[in-house]
Amino acid sequence: MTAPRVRFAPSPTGYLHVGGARTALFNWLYARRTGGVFVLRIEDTDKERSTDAHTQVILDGLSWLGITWDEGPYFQGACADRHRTDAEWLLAAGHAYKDFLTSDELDAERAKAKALGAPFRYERAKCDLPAAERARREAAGLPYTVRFAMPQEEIAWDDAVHGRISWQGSDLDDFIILRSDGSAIYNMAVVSDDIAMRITHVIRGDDHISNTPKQIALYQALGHEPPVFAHVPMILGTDGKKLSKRRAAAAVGDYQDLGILPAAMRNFLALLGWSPGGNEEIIPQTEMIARFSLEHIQKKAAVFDPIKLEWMNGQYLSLLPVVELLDPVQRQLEMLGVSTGRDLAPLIDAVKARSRTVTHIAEQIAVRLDATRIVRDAKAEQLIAKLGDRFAVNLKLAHESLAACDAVNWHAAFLEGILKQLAESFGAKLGDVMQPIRIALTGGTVSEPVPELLTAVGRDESLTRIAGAIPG
RNA sequence: GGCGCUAUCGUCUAGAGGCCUAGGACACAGCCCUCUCAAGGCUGGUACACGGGUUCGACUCCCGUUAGCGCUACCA
Repeated sequence: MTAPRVRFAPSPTGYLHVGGARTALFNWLYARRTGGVFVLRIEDTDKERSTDAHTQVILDGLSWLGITWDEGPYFQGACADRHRTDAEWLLAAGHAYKDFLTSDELDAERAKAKALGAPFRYERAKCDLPAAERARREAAGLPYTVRFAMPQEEIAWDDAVHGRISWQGSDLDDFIILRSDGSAIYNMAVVSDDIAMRITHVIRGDDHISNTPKQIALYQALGHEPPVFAHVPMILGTDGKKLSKRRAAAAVGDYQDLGILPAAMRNFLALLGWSPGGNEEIIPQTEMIARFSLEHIQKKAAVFDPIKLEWMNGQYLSLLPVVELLDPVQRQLEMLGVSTGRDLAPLIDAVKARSRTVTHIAEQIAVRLDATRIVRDAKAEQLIAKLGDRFAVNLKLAHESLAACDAVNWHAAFLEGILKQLAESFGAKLGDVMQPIRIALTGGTVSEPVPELLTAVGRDESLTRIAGAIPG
């Protein structure tokens, strides 16, 4: 048996949708698992909507996810001649025929059927022109489309995820394969390309299930064995509807901007509709490849849960060494407009345990670097009210003790000693000493342990912030 | 309307006739840890859409119902 050849074939008509990304991931995983070849083909035949910029976004998105292609990108538009040649071969072989009906006439037929409440289907016997008129149009050199003569028999296949799926050819139209301008229609182009690229496994979204019998019929007419088909389920939004840009981030690039790590995104996407069979959630890439199989792909559509993605990202974040976060955090800080002159490593180290995304890390660092970003939150106000006079008193005492600490001793272990001693010396609860400092330094009630926070912000800046926070 | 696909906790899923009084994860609640939060540990609630078969036995097989989705273009 020769190595499988799979392909991902997006249309460059927009951003890289997470559903498309997952389809690409499954293809890639399958190729890597089986030692096969992953082909990237850009289906840019819709000239109206396809752009180079969109193509680039798709390429960037795949690269970001670590999905690498072995061949391509091929452009479907460049293969137009072959598509036409294949369609014309079908015509010559009697598997297709010319249809001289104009699109206006076709529309009229459709409208008529609709008025009668009957479903419209193109049937050659009923729709074709009378022989004389047909001959006249042909002789006059009028434009025509080429329709595929759908065989009136059962068309079935064993889908790798759904099992056997069967259609009756009689339920299918004689669909157009060549437009009147001579260009091929989607189903024709896909089959022509998949044959030319010797694709053995077509792994794609299950919205293509109903295209499959048409394509199989085309393979058979063309004298080629159809590939294995694997139709993977759709990805839905939290509302159970199709994931749309309006409701949630639907593009891979959005998650990149949100500070999601590619490894986390890949892991999350892989588990949306596929499962290795056990209880694991965090699955390293090598293991993912080793365990991937088409049989374990879910038949049912899956809801994309951004909360779980964030959780997973947090898991990856905690495993990631600080050095690897330097660049991503730097980029996010630049996007936030924070100028960074100092080593970010200790700052990242201080906040990353409490962060689920790179963006969240950057936001916290921004506050530690730039006092103007401090915002008193509701929890802080509540706590201040609850502490009453003690807020100002404890802050003042803390300021005195901390000011006595010189720069050389300004590190977490020493500062912790100072603060614990302070609390003990006048019988205050440790929290009543710590929390006011935390509020003074960040505006909030949540952060890394206060001694570490003081270190992250630095001695002089910390003292300034504490002094500034003392009421009165 | 026609044809097709699907149906386990709120969500992602495990489950290939007895291992299931249905397991894990996210989320949620409580407890522990603790200056706060996160992480971690422990505990808890919540699911086999419905109805018929088949079988000694059905979450698992078959049929029907219902619901959701897809396609039904000279779009891809």
